[in-house]
Amino acid sequence: MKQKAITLLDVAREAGVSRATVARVLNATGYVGEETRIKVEAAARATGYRPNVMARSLRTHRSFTIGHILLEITTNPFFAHVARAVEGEALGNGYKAFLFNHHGNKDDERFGVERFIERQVDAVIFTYPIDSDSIALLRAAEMPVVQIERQQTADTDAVLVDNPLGVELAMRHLIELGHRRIAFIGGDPALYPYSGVQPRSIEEERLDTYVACLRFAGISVDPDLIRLGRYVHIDGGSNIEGYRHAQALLALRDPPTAIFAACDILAAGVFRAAYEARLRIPDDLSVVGFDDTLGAHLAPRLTSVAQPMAELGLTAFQLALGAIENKGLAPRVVTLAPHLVIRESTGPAAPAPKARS
Amino acid sequence: MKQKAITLLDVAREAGVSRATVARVLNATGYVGEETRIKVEAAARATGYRPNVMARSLRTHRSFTIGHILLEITTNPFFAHVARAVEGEALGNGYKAFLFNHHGNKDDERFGVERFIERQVDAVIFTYPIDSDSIALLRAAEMPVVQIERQQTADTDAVLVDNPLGVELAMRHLIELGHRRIAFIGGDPALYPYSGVQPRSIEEERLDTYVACLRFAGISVDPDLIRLGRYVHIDGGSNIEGYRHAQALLALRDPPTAIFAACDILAAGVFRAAYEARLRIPDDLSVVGFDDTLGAHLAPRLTSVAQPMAELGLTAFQLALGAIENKGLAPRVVTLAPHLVIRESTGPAAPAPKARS
DNA sequence: TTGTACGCGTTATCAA
DNA sequence: TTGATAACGCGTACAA
Repeated sequence: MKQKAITLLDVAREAGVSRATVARVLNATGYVGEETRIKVEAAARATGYRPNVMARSLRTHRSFTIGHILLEITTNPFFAHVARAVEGEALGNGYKAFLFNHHGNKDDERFGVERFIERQVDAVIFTYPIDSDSIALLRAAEMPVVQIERQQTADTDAVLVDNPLGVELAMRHLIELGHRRIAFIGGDPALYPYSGVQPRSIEEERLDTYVACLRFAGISVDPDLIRLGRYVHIDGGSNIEGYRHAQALLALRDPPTAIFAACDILAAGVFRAAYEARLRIPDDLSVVGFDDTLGAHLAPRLTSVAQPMAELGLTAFQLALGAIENKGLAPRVVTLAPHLVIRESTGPAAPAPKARS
Repeated sequence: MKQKAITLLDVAREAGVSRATVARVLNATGYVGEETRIKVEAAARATGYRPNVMARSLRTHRSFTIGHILLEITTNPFFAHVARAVEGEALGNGYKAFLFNHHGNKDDERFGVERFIERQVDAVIFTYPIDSDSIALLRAAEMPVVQIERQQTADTDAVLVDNPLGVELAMRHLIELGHRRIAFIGGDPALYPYSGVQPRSIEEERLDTYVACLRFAGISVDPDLIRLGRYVHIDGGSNIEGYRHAQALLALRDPPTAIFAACDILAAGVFRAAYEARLRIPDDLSVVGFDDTLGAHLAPRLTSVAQPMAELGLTAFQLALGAIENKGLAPRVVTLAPHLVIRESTGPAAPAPKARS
């Protein structure tokens, strides 16, 4: 029953040539006579030959496989989108991708990297890396590495996002709508990895730009309107991080008329707090998110800074491929621009700041 | 620089034995003397030996890799959760999983299956299969197959969900809350694959059970309250399927006081329609979802029938592993039970059926 | 232009 | 209990 796999030898016999010739034809390498080429190709098709990737990899030391290690594909759709893009681009280039979720744990990240090395992947993409030691492990094995979104070490390729631009787009939008009490809910710099490779961490970039935008518009910065914590905190089937921050903000004596949440998942929490406070969005409160991952599902649909998730993944794979085919290149850093998707969660500032419908 | 990989031979030299003995120790196969075993283990640790999986696979015809082909990881978190569970269970058993998204396209599914065969995966898990030809391809190669959620052919293992139970839990909950005008938004049987292996398709099971529950409660079935279509339809950054159905339902002369959506993504659309109609959930309208994927993010949090996503993935891998290690077993079908997660989107039926706040 | 022959790192079969 | 040695299927240097 088990049809013995067809090998080069079978094709060679069918075509009446040697295995080496078949290999040359199929890999388009070396000189091959025109008619034998045609003969071999026909034989390959007739026999239904499929190259044995294991044997090939054993011989060539290339697995045509890459490893993609990411934070956690289930909790933030951002990762699913990036992973999807990496997979798509890999597939188009004859590669397959292994996925691994480190869920923010250094030891797990290390474990995943070791599995990748063991599997002899040709390169590893991180979305995003948390421990530079894991990268060092890869570098020691001369394995190309690409870091997405965050840069943990300076010695590998990286694809980053222009965070200041993203924040600026959001803030400009809100300010143009007449908002002056704009709150910021974002990541606490103390909770997220920062390596010193970039001048500032992503969290600092976002926060600083928020402050800068306010200053530029001549709006004073109110520390009460700044709330920092985790981006994602789901507990007991409840998205609580943005929710609690928003509750606190809305309970302020002088509550904000707009909230900029540095992650769509935080924004969803804000929506929930607003709903419970019986505030209408955007009439009583405007909300802008970041990532554009949940925008389509929320009520009303969320205005959000869209990260170029597909481009992030695609570019990362291209960089990885370049590094695989041409080792020893100097590290390249690509920065991509986000853009603002305006939907229904933002509107003119309510005339009365104390918004109660 | 490139430290040449350490092979069995290196370990053998270090330990002063032959390669065969090292292999026997490391694989715990065959008789090995106690002291040589210790000696070899020390040598393996000292040299930092890592087995070459390519060579091993070439020899054993096992790749310790499985393929997981699913609908689309980016559009429905359900798939991300199942994939995560498969990955976790695989990892615990020395396996890695390849992912592939067929996004509902037969040709793509076929393409993915071919990539898996090419990569010599040891088994393939489908979440969910759409074309029985793809499965046949795998069966011809004697490759174990596990189908999750939907069963396209009867000749492989499968892990299914008790859909009637899920619907019953939701309907009982709503009926106990006093609802009598309960709408159903679900998948159109004509739009989803059905093979005839099961007595009814998932879509029919859900719809039939909805009808049966109403009848059982002595509530007449109103065709106007039944809306069928796709589960997920995101267009132009907008989740429109549940939204449009809900708009139509709420515009009815005698609108429903509760809506049961056979997918959380549909429920999110319902929320949006309700929001625009200025209806409060659950005061004016109760909503129950299915899958429990978006529940934590919506405002208010969604009551939903939770699919056992982790168990689905875990069980599927276990079945696959069993089939790998013991080929030729009779197909096994496991059915798992969903459960109801009650949150804040359901409440007592509004006394006035014409709900306008 | 084509064929021969070796090696990639394992596992498995024999003898010893 | 251990050690040679032959595969596994492929790519490639070298010879023809």
